[in-house]
Amino acid sequence: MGIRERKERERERRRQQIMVAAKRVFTEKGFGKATMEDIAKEAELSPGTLYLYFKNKDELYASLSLRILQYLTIRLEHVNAEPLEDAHDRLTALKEAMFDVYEFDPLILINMFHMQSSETLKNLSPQLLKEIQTLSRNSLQVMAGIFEEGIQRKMFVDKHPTAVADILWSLFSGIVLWETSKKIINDEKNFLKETFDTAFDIFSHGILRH
Amino acid sequence: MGIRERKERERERRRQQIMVAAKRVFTEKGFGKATMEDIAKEAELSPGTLYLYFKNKDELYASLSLRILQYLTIRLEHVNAEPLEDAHDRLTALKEAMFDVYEFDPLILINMFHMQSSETLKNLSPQLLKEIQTLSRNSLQVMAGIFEEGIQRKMFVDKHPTAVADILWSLFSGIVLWETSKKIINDEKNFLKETFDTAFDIFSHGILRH
Amino acid sequence: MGIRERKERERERRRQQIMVAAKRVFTEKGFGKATMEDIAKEAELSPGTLYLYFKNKDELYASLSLRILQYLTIRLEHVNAEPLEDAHDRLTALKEAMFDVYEFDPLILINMFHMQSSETLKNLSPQLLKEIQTLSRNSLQVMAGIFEEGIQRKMFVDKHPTAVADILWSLFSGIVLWETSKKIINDEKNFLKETFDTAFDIFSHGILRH
Amino acid sequence: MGIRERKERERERRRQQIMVAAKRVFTEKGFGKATMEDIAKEAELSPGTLYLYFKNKDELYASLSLRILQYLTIRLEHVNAEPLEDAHDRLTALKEAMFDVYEFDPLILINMFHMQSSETLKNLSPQLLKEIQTLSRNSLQVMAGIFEEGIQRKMFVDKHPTAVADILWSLFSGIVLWETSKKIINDEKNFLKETFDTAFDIFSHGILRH
DNA sequence: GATGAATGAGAGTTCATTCAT
DNA sequence: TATGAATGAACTCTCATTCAT
Repeated sequence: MGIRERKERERERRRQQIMVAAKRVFTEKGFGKATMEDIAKEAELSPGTLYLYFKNKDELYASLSLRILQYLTIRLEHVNAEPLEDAHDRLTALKEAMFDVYEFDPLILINMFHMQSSETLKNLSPQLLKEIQTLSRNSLQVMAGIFEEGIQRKMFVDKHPTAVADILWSLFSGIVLWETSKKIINDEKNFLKETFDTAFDIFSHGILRH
Repeated sequence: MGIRERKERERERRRQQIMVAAKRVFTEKGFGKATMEDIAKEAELSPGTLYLYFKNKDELYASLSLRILQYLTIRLEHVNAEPLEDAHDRLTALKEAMFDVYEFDPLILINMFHMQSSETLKNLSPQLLKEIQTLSRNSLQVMAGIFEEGIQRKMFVDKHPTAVADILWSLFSGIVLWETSKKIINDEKNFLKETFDTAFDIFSHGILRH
Repeated sequence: MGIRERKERERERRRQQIMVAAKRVFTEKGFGKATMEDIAKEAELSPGTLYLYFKNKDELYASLSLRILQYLTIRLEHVNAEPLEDAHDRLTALKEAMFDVYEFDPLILINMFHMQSSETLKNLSPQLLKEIQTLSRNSLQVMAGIFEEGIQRKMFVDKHPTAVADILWSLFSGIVLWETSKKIINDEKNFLKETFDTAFDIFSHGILRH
Repeated sequence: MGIRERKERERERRRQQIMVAAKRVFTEKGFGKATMEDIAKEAELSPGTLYLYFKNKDELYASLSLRILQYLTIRLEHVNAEPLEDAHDRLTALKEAMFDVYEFDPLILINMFHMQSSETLKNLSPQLLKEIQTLSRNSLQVMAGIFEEGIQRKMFVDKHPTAVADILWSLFSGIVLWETSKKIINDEKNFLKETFDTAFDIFSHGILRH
């Protein structure tokens, strides 16, 4: 391994270290209240160091989104790679992939939403934004592919596959968001796989032909 | 009408005026970047005045959530009040109610999510928090009631009604969130009733017995 | 006096108060080392208040230049207004005007130089920049006018009046700069009117026909 | 040449390399905005290396002044070395020397002014400060010598030679400063030898007896 | 000697909040 | 009740400087 390569790897490790810390702080304090100093402290680094790896606060947060999208993409590709006979099995695999993503970082969607403000967008490097866009389009296309296959096999009801993918993604996001909200506002018990299972049940039942 | 009562009404009018302005500013600038001065300007009031009606910024934003929950509650009660024979019709009425809520304030869920941070919660008066909790429980119970009815009539599949209500609400929230995100990040076309219709189609299809 | 007018006057007073403080701090600490907090403390205001009156640090400093140019303009107009028979007298009046400007704010030229950096220029409002440009052009034109008159009367040697004005201004600036430098570096005695007198003597001698 | 001496020469070469880079960066970015990293990059060295050759940033900049003073000193000695009959020719030679200095580094005076702040002075090693003081005194004395000679020969008007030297130096500095300012603020054409010629014309005319 | 990643103090600036009017 | 100028704590971000390699 060349010295250059090792350095690059070292650099990536640091980036991950910072992102892990950022995720933790963000989860605890919420978006607006988390400061760069909090994150630096959590990562056991100095504030200045954060800026060696991320252009600014917004870009650090956006990178969290990118990270989760990368994870999702990999998981989805696995789903697609397996030669499954049954479209129903595909749905189950899809559900599991999404649940994994949730466990990887429950706050993914909140993160992603933060990027909506056009003020925030201005602070992102075009390159990062592009990557996020590409990955999120990609993921949805993979999902849409699964639905298309099911429709062609006459196993799924005839809906526009892209729309169905959007809806599944929305359902997933919505559950995460809502369960998180409930947890804090109503101080109820945590997000349950159960809710997700039920939701998927209904969804599957809803798109399968009978 | 007593003088006290008139004053109270006047006070309420002002509160609404401020909330309308806040909603507008928030929609335009995004959550983190909207300042109290922006809101004051939009409401044609001075910053100081805002604090005569809202304890602080967090409470002002939380009040927006309360407002939308109140609207939702009223709409749901109307749905329930109508003596509908068919559970399927109920679902349709429910869909329409939720779409109205969306049109009343598309950013409701983002608003509501903002309250998740425990830091924010500390800034809210217990009374306001209580009201929000009560109203949101209420709404979900009304929804759950509709599903329970459907289940008892053997029209809906047998799922826990509360869970189903949660899921519908999540689906709704998720769509709003996701469509808004897409609009900004991918610069795609705006949220469409169509998406919502399709989602509801699938959902209905998913919970109806066949 | 209307309430609006009184407020405007009050506002101007505050601006002056801040500029006086800024001048003092700048003189003592030098440009780069003077902080906004220093200035705020000197003005017995809070840092935030400074930003109610000046957009940013660069603009505050640029305003100091504007102020001195305004003073110079007034003084030059007085010189021109007096019906002097003799071009030589005009020169003397000019000298005195410039010396007054020096006494009003010895650091004028350093201030003005600070604006050279294009980075700094970017931070200035176009309006302020325009005002500074206009005033400095104006002043030089008035000076040039004096020289032109002298040349037409065959009292001065035949040089381009604008160039001569530039040179006089340069001489003046240079002396201020150099004497200030000497004072600090060599710890010598302060700037002397004497130096200025001698310089002006030579200059006058140099442009007068013999 | 001993090994010690060779090392010393090597060290001096590096210092020059850094100073050349510093001059370039400073010219481009302006004083306040140029960073040590910029300079390191321009010199194709690492930031840390700069500190092996210069105690700190202020001292690096002060060294630039020292460098130009050294150049000026050499040039002036040449002027004095030539056995010129005519004091007027001496003046011309002087003018050329100063113009060379300007071409060597137009920003010299700005550099030199930077040292005025007492805060900056604190950061300089006494030795460096001493060298600068000595050299600048020296240069002025050489100039003064030229004037003294002219006065003794009854070619120049009878002014204090040191004061005349100061004034010439001020005139020179002022022109550089002012032409640079004009270029940036008014976006006018660049510093012209012409201005300098005219200025020197007037100056010469002013000190020559008629 | 040279590096350059890391530091951390401190800068400019913002903005929720207060309070004299 | 309404104001809005003033506050000042807290923020993000910069950069001269250090030090382990």
